[in-house]
Amino acid sequence: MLDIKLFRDQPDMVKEALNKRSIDSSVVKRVIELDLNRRELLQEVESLKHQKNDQSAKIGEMARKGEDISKIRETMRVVSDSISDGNDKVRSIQEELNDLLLDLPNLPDKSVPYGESEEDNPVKKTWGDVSKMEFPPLSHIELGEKNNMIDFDRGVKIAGNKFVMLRGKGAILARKLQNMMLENAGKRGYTELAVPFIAKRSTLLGSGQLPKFEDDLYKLDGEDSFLIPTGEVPLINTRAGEIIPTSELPIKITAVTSCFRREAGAAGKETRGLIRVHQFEKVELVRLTKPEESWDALEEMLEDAESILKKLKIPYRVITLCTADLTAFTSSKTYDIEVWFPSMNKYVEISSVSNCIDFQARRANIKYRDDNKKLKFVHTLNGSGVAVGRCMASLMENRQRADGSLDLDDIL
RNA sequence: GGAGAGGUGACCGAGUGGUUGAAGGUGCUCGCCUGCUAAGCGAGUGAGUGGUUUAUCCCGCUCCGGGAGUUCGAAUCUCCCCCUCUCCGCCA
Repeated sequence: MLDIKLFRDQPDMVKEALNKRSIDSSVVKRVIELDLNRRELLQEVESLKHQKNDQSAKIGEMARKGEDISKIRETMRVVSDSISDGNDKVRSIQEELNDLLLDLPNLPDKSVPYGESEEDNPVKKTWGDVSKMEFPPLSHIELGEKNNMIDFDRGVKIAGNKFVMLRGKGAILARKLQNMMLENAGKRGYTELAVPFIAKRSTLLGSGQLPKFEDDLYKLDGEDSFLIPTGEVPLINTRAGEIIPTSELPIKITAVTSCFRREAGAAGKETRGLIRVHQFEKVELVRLTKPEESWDALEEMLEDAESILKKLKIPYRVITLCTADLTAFTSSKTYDIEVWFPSMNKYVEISSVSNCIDFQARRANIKYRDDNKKLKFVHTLNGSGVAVGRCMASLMENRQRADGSLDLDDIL
């Protein structure tokens, strides 16, 4: 959630920044209008309340002395009524304002490069050798079936389209990869957590998936809870509503979770394979930091995520998402890590590392005390470290031999 | 799922419908005292939001799990919901 003070103090900056994320400036105008409106009304109502408090105290005194209070009571009843009218008005304005604010994405940081489309994402770095193989590479789908590691049909039989079943070495490979990733994160200072895969509405609100993206989530029948679309949801919310002792910062936590996504807008896209599925496993990295440390933390987290790919010797590149492609709702700046897929002759996203600054902390109400003992929102960062299915798919493709077998001895 | 108990400030813990934003204690901060440590003495110490100012100070309003209600007035009374604990049931 954006700070309403930004709208008051720097409306043009907000308009411009949101414009980069294709938000019409009329929304900003409306927010400012509502805020102004609300404050005016608030002052009226509060002065009535002041009157009420004042008089009520007097009535108490009079009653104690045994004086007649019936007349003043009648007067106060009227005041009380107009207070509750005013309250209703303030509340309805507040609600509209809140709904608007909850639907607005974070502002791109100044350092986010301008771009018209995803074509304009600058490449920050590349790593590894992506020279052509001496034979036509098979896709991970073909390799998975050929080596009896991935059973697409049976996954579909059990759960439907875009669900996958792993078998034998496939299942083992996924498990070992998860394990390597968690151990790696542990060595880099992250505390491993085992978290629920179901989250309440308020939890999803805190990390920013709700209210805007409910259609992307699996909702539990008869309950106001959802399957988590990413481990970020439980990890960020571990500290929701808390004042974190400053000595505990920065907090670095990790967990492997299943992630459930309805992929509502992606019907027909990549119907087979491990790239786009309704359920996948991912090791998530999260940090909570002091505001002044979050930008350094972002660079460190990028390295945290990269390190596992280096260990697995998977060629990758890092891109900085430009203003047009910064689609992560909560993010102020995002790096994507993309791994090489020989069969497609291109890089595919495997990790997204973002600094959300105070956007989530404001929603989830996560604070700490700064050097002057003032309460402030922490900054939150999240990154995949990394998606297991996509990692496995890329690994298989990059480790294939001419006969379609795989060179995975160092991992299995 | 059933029965009971309970949810008050960073923490523990009082609280009869009206000077209770909330006693008392712990912790914390500052000062004094003591040859160090410990102890002692004194003062201070919640958050959100609005006005004014903007390093502050000051003045309002709101907040005692969440929501609705009764009342001139609710931490205190009524209803609904959530959560925690204990016992029973069920279960990997």
